[in-house]
Amino acid sequence: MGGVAWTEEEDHLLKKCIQQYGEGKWHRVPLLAGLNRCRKSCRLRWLNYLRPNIKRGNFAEEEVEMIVKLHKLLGNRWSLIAGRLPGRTANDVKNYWNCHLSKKLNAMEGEDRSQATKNVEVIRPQARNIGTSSSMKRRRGIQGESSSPIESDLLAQQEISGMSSTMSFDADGQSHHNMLESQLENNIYSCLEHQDIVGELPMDFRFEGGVEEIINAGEGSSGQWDWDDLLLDMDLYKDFATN
DNA sequence: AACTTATCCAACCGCCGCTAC
DNA sequence: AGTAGCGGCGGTTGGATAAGT
Repeated sequence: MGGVAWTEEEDHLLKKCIQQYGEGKWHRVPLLAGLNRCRKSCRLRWLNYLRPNIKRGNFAEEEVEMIVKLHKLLGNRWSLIAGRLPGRTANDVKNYWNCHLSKKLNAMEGEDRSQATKNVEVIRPQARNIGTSSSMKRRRGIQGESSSPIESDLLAQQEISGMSSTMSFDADGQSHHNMLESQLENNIYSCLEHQDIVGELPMDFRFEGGVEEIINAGEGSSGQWDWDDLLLDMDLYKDFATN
């Protein structure tokens, strides 16, 4: 393996420790469990292997389709992709992509490219280009370097990120709810119009948890909601609705 | 059967943002 | 403001195994 393989005994100790003390506080886990492993190894072993309800074995056809769609939307953000696939870990998804899908898709893209001389490709804006200031920063140097966005797309990113980074929620009570909700919807739709997404969106679209959840989430310390999730939900909804 | 090459995937590494001090 | 420590993430490594010659 890439490092020293875990023994059954180590697995048992780690499981026992997590059951007793719960997840989190990984820096204490090696000591509490009596393991000669670093905090990161413990966390990874738990998340990728020992955690309950982890699905093992081959990926189903629907899962593969989902991965391809999500990867189009999110790029190499494996934890977000895995979050939409119950029982699958980010590492599983990443490995599957690297071993199976990337080659397959590259081959397909190669075929497409040979026909592309006649067809003008319409580049649909990607949800991953929009985010809160924090999530934009988090992705710095990850997605941006691996892809080669066209110039106009970059300009659109700058516009949108400016808008979304100023969009924060400071709801301090029910009295603000309606105002915030309509303001939120306006902001969402005006942002999405920039990305040419909303025009195709069915009127009955609802993302997970509804607008209420976004406003509640905004009451936390950061006061900002993750745009990626919203846009991903919208894109997925639209994608599945049209297929 | 013996050897080489390709593939898979668990584990590690380095970086990042956040938080507390 | 600076810094140390933390959790979390994506990229990479390398040993095990399968497939090919």
